[in-house]
Amino acid sequence: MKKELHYTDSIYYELEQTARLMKILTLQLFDKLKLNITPDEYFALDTVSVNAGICQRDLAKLLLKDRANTGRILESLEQKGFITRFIDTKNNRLVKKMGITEKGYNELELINTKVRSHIENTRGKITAKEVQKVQEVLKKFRKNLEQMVETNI
Amino acid sequence: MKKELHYTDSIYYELEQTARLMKILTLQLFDKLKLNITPDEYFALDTVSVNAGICQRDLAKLLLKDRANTGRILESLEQKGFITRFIDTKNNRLVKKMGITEKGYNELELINTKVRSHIENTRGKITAKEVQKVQEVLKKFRKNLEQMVETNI
DNA sequence: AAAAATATGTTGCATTTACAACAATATTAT
DNA sequence: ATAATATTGTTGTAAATGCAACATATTTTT
Repeated sequence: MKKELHYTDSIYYELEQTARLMKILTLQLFDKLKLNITPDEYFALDTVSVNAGICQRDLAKLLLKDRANTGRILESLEQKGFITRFIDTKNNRLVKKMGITEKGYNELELINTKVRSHIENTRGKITAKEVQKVQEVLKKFRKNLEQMVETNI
Repeated sequence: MKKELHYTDSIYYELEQTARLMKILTLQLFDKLKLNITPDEYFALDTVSVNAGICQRDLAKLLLKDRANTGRILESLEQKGFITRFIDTKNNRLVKKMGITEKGYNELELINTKVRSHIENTRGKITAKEVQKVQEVLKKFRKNLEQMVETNI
């Protein structure tokens, strides 16, 4: 009975648990800092800020959320005045594109300064080099998975 | 504007997305194979099989699920006859301990044989050494996170 | 040209999940 | 000894999430 065959000794366990813990920690941090934005909204806002003019579906693919959820997150960000949405075309099709507003950019910077130091702490004694290596392998892993999964976004 | 500062370039993005894709793929695989057990139940069953006599809360901590959900998963596994649950004491306190049944063990082996080859494929061109290294770093990372988070399980 | 298929976004629903409150018991503090 | 606190498990509820169906418009097929 080899050790690696069991769930709690597998890389999937480490992946899932680490991701889940990270999510919980981020949620608790956002709660403690009394930010008027959720982590998911923050991630979306940041991603929009570096992908000006992206349409909803492409953003959904980046965030790996379904279109329904992505739409709701954007609805919230728009109501808070952090992004603007406008109808445009992509490949001759009507799409909703978006961009970050001045207010949104300020909010993003504000959160960055508040959150960054806390995030750095999560690394603990892991070196930057190790982080980079892990990130690199995970990316390969992810790309591989993307080809196997029916994402349906 | 450094690249690493953005969400989609961060290790948290890779972690979350890889874990999510893995989850979706596993779900699709279980669905395709028409297994009469969910991935979560499978993980729980496997974990019980190597931790005979574990109590619910300790299992919840291992699986990083709350007690309520863990209880429901175990309820389902018990109804299917894959585990048995019995009252016992731990530190003078009444707890519900559990163990895998013969039927559960057979089911576990059956799923293992069906699932293993598919799971192997997910690794793609990533070497076993790389996987091991990533797993090792993630474990360090996870342990670090565990100390920072209020798990409340 | 009509029909079928595709792309995009929204709405409604059903499942999952997390969280809080409770019940029962045991330990610790006053 | 009584009260407060802690441990374990269950139940109920609210929020998150995903999925299927729909609406609209465009492209492709027949």
